Amino acid sequence: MGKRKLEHEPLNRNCPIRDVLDRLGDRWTVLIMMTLGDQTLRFSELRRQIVDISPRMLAQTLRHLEQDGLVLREVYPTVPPRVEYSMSDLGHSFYEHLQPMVQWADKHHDEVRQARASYIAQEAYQAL
Amino acid sequence: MGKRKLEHEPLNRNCPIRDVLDRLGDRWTVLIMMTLGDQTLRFSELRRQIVDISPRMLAQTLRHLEQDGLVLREVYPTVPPRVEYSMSDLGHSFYEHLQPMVQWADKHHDEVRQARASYIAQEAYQAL
DNA sequence: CTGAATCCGCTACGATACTG
DNA sequence: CAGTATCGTAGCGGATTCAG
Repeated sequence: MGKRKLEHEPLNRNCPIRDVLDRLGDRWTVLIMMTLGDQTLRFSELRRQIVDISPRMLAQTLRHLEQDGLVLREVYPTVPPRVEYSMSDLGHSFYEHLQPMVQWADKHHDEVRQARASYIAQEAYQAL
Repeated sequence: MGKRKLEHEPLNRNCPIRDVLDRLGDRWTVLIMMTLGDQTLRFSELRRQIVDISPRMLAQTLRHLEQDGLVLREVYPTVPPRVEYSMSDLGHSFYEHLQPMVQWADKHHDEVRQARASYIAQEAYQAL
């Protein structure tokens, strides 16, 4: 994936910040973090709360979060199996910084939507 | 893009928060916002600072940011043409909330990297 | 119940060439 | 200078099926 032409550029694709933040890029990470909060939830509970996620993506995203040390995965070897997910300390600290962004999005999404709408309108006008 | 099967679920894909936050998902939005800061930069200046971005992606991402009302685009009809980009008030307000996240990423990326490494190690161990 | 495995479409992204 | 137009690709993500 790299080209590693650059060595000490501040904020390019090889940059560690990208490395962490790219996880936010995928469709489900933020959603799962927000759903989890400070609860402990089982796989199926998460599935129920995030209605339109497929088991594949839920498992995959949880796996990534676990790899990054943001989420803890506790397996109870019972029958039927029982797996509980919760956020680690690192996850919580990340969550703290995530929440303001989500709140911002919630607060300003009307403005964003309006901006998009008026942009489209303006485009249509200029097409005449 | 949707299937709009659900109407009033709280945090699903039709949710306004997703609507805004999805922009963070793409490869360049955060990078451009951080590069722009409170400066006013021309297209080529942005290109120079974000070394490994193609003109296509720069234009496209700037277009999206403009559509969302986060970035202002000022065109000076001179020869040669001159276009300046800067952040809007909305953009600045977003930026304020973005920065803590980036700082978090910067501060903790070592822990994340370590978590990933030890995860892989553990995996390899269990494969025996 | 908790996933893993498979198949596959879509589109985000990259490289390049070209235009006003 | 500031972008578009075009083409090609990788991999994300969805649906479905199967397994421990």
